Amino acid sequence: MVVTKRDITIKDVAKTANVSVATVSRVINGLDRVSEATRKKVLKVIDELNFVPNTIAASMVNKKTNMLAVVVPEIQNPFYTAVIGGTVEVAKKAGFVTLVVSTNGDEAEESTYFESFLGKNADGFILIGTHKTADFYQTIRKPTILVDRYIDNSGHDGVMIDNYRGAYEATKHFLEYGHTRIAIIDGKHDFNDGKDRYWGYQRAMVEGGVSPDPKYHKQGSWLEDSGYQSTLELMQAEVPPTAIFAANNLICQGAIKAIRDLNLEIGEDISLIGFDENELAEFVKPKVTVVRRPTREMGTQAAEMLIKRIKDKSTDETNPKKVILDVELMKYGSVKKMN
Amino acid sequence: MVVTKRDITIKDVAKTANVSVATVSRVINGLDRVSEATRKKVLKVIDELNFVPNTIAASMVNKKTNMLAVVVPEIQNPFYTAVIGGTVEVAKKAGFVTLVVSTNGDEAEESTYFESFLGKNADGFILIGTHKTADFYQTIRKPTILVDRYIDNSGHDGVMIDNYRGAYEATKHFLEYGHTRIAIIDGKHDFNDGKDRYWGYQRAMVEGGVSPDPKYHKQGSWLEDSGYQSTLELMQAEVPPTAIFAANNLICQGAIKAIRDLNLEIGEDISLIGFDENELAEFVKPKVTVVRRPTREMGTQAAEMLIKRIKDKSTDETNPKKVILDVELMKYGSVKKMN
DNA sequence: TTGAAAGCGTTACCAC
DNA sequence: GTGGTAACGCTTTCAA
Repeated sequence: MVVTKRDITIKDVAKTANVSVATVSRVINGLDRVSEATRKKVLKVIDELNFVPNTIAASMVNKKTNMLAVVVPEIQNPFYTAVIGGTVEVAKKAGFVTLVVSTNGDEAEESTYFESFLGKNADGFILIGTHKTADFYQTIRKPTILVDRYIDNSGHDGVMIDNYRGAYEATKHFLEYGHTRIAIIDGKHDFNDGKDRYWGYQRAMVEGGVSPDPKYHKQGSWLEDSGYQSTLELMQAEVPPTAIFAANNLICQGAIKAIRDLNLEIGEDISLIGFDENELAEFVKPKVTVVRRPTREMGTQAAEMLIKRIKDKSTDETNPKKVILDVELMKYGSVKKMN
Repeated sequence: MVVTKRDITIKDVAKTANVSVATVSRVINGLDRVSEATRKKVLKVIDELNFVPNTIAASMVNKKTNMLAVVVPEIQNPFYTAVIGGTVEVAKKAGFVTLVVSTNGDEAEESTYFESFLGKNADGFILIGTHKTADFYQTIRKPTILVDRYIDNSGHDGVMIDNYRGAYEATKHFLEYGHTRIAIIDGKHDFNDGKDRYWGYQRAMVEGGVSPDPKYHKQGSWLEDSGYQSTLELMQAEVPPTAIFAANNLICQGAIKAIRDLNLEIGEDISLIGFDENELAEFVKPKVTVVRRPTREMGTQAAEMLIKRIKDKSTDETNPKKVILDVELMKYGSVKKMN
């Protein structure tokens, strides 16, 4: 009863159109010289039979699947979602489809799924990696872009932001407004992104002539709950800080909730700066000052670089390119002037 | 210098292991009888050569790519993200990888990308479709699950929630608390989900002996800004409603922001119920009562059903299965008692 | 237990 | 302009 999509092959088309498969292939791919008459004839048959070319078979001969693979730690964190969104958008415009998987931040999982994508012959990879050393990345011989977390000597391109500067600017902003009891809430320093934020904070403090008090460094898990707990602890200490730098989006959300639950006023009882925009930071009054990074753009950038690499057939090991996107301190009024 | 992944084929392995490709194939796939000695030998070579089987080539002969394709309107809306997340999780456990694309709610785009996935020989599809009529879906001859938006006579399975009941319960809750000026903010009735929510509201109103006032039906775009504007308009009318039902997550967020900007108090000056949980609804005090739906579970359910279909090699046109997941009214205190 | 060879749906080269 | 056919990397009969 219904038109059948698929299971029709190029041979069927050739047969009913009374031409060779070679000819059909030519009209499918457009580029070859074939008389207008046969072209029309073939096109008509393709339409009638509802023929969809098996691009996977084609990929066997031309060594190109037009598939991009994206590997992220966690598929529901808005930051990763934004990166994926940017990638998919650019990919589809360029005729690529996108494979996606999340690793739950587990190295073994990452290896497994990466290999699975390799087996599927993806043309290139965008990795927000979980592996901490270069050797995993070094064995990859296909165009690959490392996003957000960069591993030195990996031999691949990277798209990152200046975490160091972001944290530095935020901390300096506190100092300029007269704060000295400035706390930082972050997570494990497993990757450069988190580590750099911490050291950006450190440097600004020292440069500002304030020696950072370890009591004011709460190192938890990068998750909301950790931000919540750490904020409670900080604010209930004998000498609470006057300012808190929340080193990622989830920690910032946790901090906002904790401050609310303690019945404190942001920008009055406690100053706050977050890293990365988030729904809550934008909602509360005053809005929370944040270090803003171009999340979606990280995905589009990475995809563009990757597709270029693929088209140039250049692997990147010769001269890896590192693109550092700009961060910006968005001052919204959650920092009180103390002087 | 570095171990090479890929470009090594089964032939290379066979050659260096001094066996036939058939034998190598057997050990890769485990299932066949092959002596322990040769097995070990082959395995060793595979490891040394860092051989990753080309599963795409394999798929040509066994007609199975182990790829699932997910098509959503918008890749960054938390609802779709949750569905994708659930799907990916189930898929990878079952050995499938996931292709993802967003259509921007455009029928032509949907057709294009669907066809692209078809050409890639995906084994099955999960669609949050944009097409409004059955014919598009009817031509699909591969296992397919329609999620959230169901199209009758599509010939495919569906995973949905009871939008009608959700809206009905929400409205009834308002009525029971003595409200009569109950507004609803929704978007276009292009699909069953939105339409059902409206009619659930209608029925509850009528059953409650209140004839719905068209002034209190704001039909905008399903986006946050629309929810914001509609709320402003409603509350600035001569006779504002005492209760608002925000028919999706984004509209609800917009409503919350508008209420905040009008300096009104939720649950006091205006009662509010949302559809779908969201960050803001959970943050404000009192929390906003919402119709909760199991978003992530919709994805896992769909993936499980799909994989079962694929394994059974059953297309679904014979007896489509509709799974309706439960919604629940989470009463958090944003509805004032008027009687 | 192992190997040879056909075949999966394409493309691309080489003839005509 | 068009057709025949080898080749892509694998699986799976069929024989040995």
